[in-house]
Amino acid sequence: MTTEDVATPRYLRIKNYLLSGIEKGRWKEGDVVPTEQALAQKFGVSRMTVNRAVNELSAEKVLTRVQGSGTYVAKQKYQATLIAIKSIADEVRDRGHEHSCEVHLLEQCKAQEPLTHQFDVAPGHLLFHSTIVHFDNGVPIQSEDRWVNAALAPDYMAQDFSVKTPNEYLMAAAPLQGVRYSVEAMSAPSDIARMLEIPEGEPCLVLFRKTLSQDQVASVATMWYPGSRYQLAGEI
Amino acid sequence: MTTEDVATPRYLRIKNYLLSGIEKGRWKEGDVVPTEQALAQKFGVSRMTVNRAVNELSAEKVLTRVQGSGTYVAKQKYQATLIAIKSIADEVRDRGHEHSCEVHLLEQCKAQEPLTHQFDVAPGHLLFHSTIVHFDNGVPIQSEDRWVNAALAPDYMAQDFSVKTPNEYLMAAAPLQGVRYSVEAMSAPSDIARMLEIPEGEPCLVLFRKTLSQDQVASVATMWYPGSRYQLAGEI
DNA sequence: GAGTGGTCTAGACCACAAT
DNA sequence: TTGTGGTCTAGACCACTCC
Repeated sequence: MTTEDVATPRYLRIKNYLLSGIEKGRWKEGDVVPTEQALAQKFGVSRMTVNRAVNELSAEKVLTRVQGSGTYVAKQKYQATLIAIKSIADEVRDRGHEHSCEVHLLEQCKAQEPLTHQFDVAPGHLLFHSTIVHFDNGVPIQSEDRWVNAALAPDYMAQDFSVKTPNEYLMAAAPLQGVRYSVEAMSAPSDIARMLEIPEGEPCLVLFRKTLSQDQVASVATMWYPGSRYQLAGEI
Repeated sequence: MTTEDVATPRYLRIKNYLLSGIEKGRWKEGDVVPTEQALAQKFGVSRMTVNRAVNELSAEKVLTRVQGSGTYVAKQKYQATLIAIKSIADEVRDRGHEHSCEVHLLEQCKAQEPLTHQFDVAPGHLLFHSTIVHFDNGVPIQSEDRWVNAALAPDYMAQDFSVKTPNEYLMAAAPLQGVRYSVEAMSAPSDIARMLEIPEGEPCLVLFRKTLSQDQVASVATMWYPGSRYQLAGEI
């Protein structure tokens, strides 16, 4: 009956239609989106199919439905959750301070043993590698050593990280699917101590983070924070 | 047609049926749950209704569906989120190790300056105070210094913490509403070092946690973990 | 009362897994 | 080949909001 069936299911096409409409600003927070009726007509599907699409978006907190009234674009929520995503530059700026950074290393290389395993790619797969130190009002607060999957972020080497941090670039380049992280406390080895301008052996928070995108590992990063100058916090 | 319509929707009844079955252990991780057909018959509803129930549980990651095969109870996810809630005793036991603990201090006292502010109570409000060290196979992995709001956990002093950790008792006594936490890295002062059996000055993870219940502060805890023996991890 | 979402049905065809 | 889930329909009745 329909023109093409094998492709994406219709309820997904409707979800995508609504999502992209929201993304493009056609409907903004609090706006009413078309009724089930209207969407059913527009897409030539039954109301149940539209209902599924809209209900799922509602479960995902993209839309809010009010019986008898209509369906609205939900308020933004944003990542209260964690350690994991926020950009260090934003954090510094939120505090009203000035962010800057120094690129110590930027190179590309072929994946070898420990990294092929981390990224779950074949040996020889192209990776980018960077080491960057971030400053808050000129005081070093984070040293970031990062490996990036070139397949997902091909322009990584061309970035100006003083404008957009690696994290910010990656968020834009490859939509974030998930994050794994761990935190531990370690003594600063000499190279880290030098970069962070702290005595060797000073306790540091070490955050190890792996980000996933499109079912692949997008990046693997190890971040050192001087214990005396930084603290991770959150709320549930 | 049906006996009662106003009550809970049928798809919800089916969800609850499956959820309670999983909770009671009728179906365990990896088990197959009844097919859509079977559930539709059992509840006397159409397959679409069952489909909705099961799909929603699947979206909530309680079930896993495999086309052509069946519907299974998903692997436990638990606490992907955080640092914040899990019982240290469970963590140790999950690892297959033996948990034990030593109570170094257990007292009650009246709230004074810094604590009245932390708890947002009047001076003189009754608080309990405990210091406990937790062991994994006899190796100290956490020192926990905790203040507890007596109004929310009146039996705190009577607990046997080797059976139920403070955290576990509090979770049971006062339903958790929210958590605030922060993590930092610090050098172990002498008293902490002694309790954790590590050299003074060794880097430690310090987790500060405040739990809320019934719109009040239920407890405030400071936990020290030897950096060499512990790591916080999570996933989103 | 008109319009919205909330729920439900009794079929149907398909893709996929197990056999 | 059989049984499972994945999707879809063209209706239906209800509860609710808003005019």
